[in-house]
Amino acid sequence: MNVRAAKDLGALIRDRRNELGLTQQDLAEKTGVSRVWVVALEKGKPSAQLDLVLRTLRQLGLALSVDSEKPSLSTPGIDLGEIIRSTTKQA
Amino acid sequence: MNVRAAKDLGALIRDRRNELGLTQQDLAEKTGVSRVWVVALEKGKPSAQLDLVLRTLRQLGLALSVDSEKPSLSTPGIDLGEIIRSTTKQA
DNA sequence: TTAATTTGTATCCGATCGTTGACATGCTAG
DNA sequence: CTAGCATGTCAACGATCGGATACAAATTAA
Repeated sequence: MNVRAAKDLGALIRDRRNELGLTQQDLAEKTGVSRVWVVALEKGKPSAQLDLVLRTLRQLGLALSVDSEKPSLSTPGIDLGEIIRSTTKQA
Repeated sequence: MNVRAAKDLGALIRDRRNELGLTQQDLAEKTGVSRVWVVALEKGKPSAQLDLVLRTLRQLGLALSVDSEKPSLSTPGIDLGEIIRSTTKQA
């Protein structure tokens, strides 16, 4: 999922944490931060520090990536799902 | 590209800035941060604040995304480039 | 209902952020 | 060579972070 602002990341982290059945306390301990900080992060703290965010994501099995903002539009009308489906019968 | 640590992001940003022919000063002004901060970021500052990083990436035409760390391996042996090439003759 | 757990806030405080300004280095024209 | 520009580093300084602690509100279990 694309992250435009800190709020996006917060929502993402909260959802993922719930998927894994972790409490904020659990996540805080695994990550090595305070529970209060996790609360703030999930609320969309814009001033959260990069390394703490990265450590948090790692504990959630999430990875961060950076891509060009214009994905070259990949030529309209191509359905990757369909193509892969029609070329993966042998597997 | 995948970002595992702050250093990765720093290198990425530096490369992108050079691609665009921007000086650190240019980038700093466009982003609204100090040049010293840009220097530190490119050096891999782990304590850089999230919103400043996001603003910087935006100025470079880069986007941040979060994905599951195990991308399901996408079935080995599929060459997307070849497939797209062979199904895009009509364009 | 009560009790236990989880989550949200508030306050204080040491540590650290990012800015400003200055100075040094390296590099490339002129 | 000198100028000019880009970059790296340092030392303040005010602003803010994240931690610790405490307590309230919300949620869940019994």
